[in-house]
Amino acid sequence: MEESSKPITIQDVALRAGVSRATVSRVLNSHPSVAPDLRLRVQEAINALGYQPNRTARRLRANSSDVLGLIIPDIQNPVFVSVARGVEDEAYKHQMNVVLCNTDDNAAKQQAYLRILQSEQAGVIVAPTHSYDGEALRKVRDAGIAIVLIDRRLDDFETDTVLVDNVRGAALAVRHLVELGYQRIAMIAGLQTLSPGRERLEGYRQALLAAGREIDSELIAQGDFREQGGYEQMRRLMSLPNPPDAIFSSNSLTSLGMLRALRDLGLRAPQDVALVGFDDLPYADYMCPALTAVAQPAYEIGRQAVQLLLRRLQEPDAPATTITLQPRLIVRQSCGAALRQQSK
Amino acid sequence: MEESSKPITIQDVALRAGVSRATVSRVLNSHPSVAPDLRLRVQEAINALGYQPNRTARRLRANSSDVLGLIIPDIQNPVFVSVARGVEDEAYKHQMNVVLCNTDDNAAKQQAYLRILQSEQAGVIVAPTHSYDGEALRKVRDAGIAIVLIDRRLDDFETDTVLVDNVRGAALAVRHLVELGYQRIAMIAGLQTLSPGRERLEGYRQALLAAGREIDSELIAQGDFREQGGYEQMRRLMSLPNPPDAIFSSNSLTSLGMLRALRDLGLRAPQDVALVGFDDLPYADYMCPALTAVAQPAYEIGRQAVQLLLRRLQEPDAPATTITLQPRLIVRQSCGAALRQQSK
DNA sequence: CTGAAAGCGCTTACAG
DNA sequence: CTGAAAGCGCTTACAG
Repeated sequence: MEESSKPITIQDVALRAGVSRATVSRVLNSHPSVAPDLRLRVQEAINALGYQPNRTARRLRANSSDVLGLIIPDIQNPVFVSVARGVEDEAYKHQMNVVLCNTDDNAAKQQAYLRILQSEQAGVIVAPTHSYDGEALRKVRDAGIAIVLIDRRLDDFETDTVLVDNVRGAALAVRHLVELGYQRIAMIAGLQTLSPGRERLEGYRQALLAAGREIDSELIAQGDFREQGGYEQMRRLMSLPNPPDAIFSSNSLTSLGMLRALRDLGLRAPQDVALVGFDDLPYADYMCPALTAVAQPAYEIGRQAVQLLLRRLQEPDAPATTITLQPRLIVRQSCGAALRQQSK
Repeated sequence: MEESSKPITIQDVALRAGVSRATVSRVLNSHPSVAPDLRLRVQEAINALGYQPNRTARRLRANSSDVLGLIIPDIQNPVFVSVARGVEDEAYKHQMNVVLCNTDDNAAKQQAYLRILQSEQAGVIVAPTHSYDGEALRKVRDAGIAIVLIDRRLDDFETDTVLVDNVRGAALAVRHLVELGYQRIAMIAGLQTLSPGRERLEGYRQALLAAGREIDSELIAQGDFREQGGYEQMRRLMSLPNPPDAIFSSNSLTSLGMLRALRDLGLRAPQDVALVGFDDLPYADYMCPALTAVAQPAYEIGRQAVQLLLRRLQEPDAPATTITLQPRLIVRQSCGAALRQQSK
């Protein structure tokens, strides 16, 4: 029975239903002004033939982008996994397709993806690689592409943005450590070229100052948001003449490095040093030590970003909106809350 | 200086370079027969205007799909994260875009995504939701869409496939437990509607029989590849009059449920019961207990799947190829290898 | 080596 | 309410 490998087109449907292609198109797009009987005939023809409108043609003609690009550093980073899931679920609801792009925080790769997405006419959700990516993104937007920023601020580019309150999140963590009575609270900071790196450090400072503590620059280690950086800085901190009694790490990869160093040094948390991380790890409950962490609402970031993008596609000239979501502290063992509680 | 919001088209380039659109197109596609001087003029015009060819138009006309759909159960499952990364990296090399789709193992959702991808003319890489999804997929292929299966076999649909040797992987794990001297080795099996579920169970059987053991059906618990199933079956197994001294779990989610049950029961691994899981967890080294696991080469599965897809697009009528990759056992603490070693 | 022209599969003013 | 026709931005035989 089968023979043709040619896909079925709107023309085939029109022929079978005995109407024009225009009418089929109107039925497809549920245009109100189609006579009920014609509508029925067309529907039947569509079903009988198993017709699927060609999206490429539709996009070209209607100039409507139902494609959405998600540019993130790395899908292997748990935060971005959740963001991606949120984006995908929300996009699916609105019948949009998500194109996934990993930059590895490499500006050239980001540029390449932006080019592709631009020529795809796709809306773009991006966690930019550097604070000074604004210029590249502006060019893309000037070409008529809607852009939503997530996770990171840009120096000189204003657009719809979904952020997390990093200052508050970091302060939450550090205040918790202060309240537990730790005296020498260190931080392994993240890249200062990215706003989360700067803001989390700022939160650390604010929380200490608010508690009447002084900032000891010796206790601020400069990490790089990667595991190796976390590992090295943890070792450095613990080999100080007067090492910290608590450490706040700036993201999940840094936390992993920190945990590896902990093990290599033969130390235990919270007994030898208390640990709190920014970013929750998916299996934190099963880790030793179970890591106390500041959790971002990552799935929600993804959802909100899609919603902003959709609004922007509707109203290209609306003023730029920034949504700031609140992180929360999840207390587990590594901070020593349980231990301290007992000894009171 | 800026004013137009109209995107730049091939026509604009042709005008500026003083050639026809055909010539611009030829330069774009590095067609050999273009005079060097024209080629240069066109290149200059392209650069000067910052022209990006419209991919939608190109796709429509050339009928070439540079879009690739990846249909997986859940991007939050670590195995599929790695698969996705492999797919994305390999696709990027070949300048293809990856559209990501999560089905949550829901056949209706899979169907919806297949429809979209079909109307997108995209090649598809899919981990199907059920063994009997063959019919739905056949229809898609008959519409001219290239399909590569990953992770799971289909009952009645032959196509390019990338699999892992589940039988061997499971046998590897169970043989390891046998060699460590465990006597009552249980398994929390996975969904028997999916080939990995059946094959991993088969590997368990084979390894036991090869060791001269009998199969005790009491020790085969029926899980569902989800955390809750792992949790419940673990509790059930441990409450047997004569509980197992070792348990093999059928995937990463099952392992997590198992670990949660372990904790709730106040037991320790490997002291109270030894554990080995199929699927490696990303932070297994930091977990308590550190889980011994059979690791799939997930990133490689993704890469190979893309390569099969590309070959298929080149030669639509080539015979179907199945690639089987080997998993490997990563020994950590939960199996008790270190403990047993010492006591010898 | 190059251009004029047709056409990929749709949508949408424009008439009627 | 419906159809004929133009056109979205490209590519590719077909002539020359």
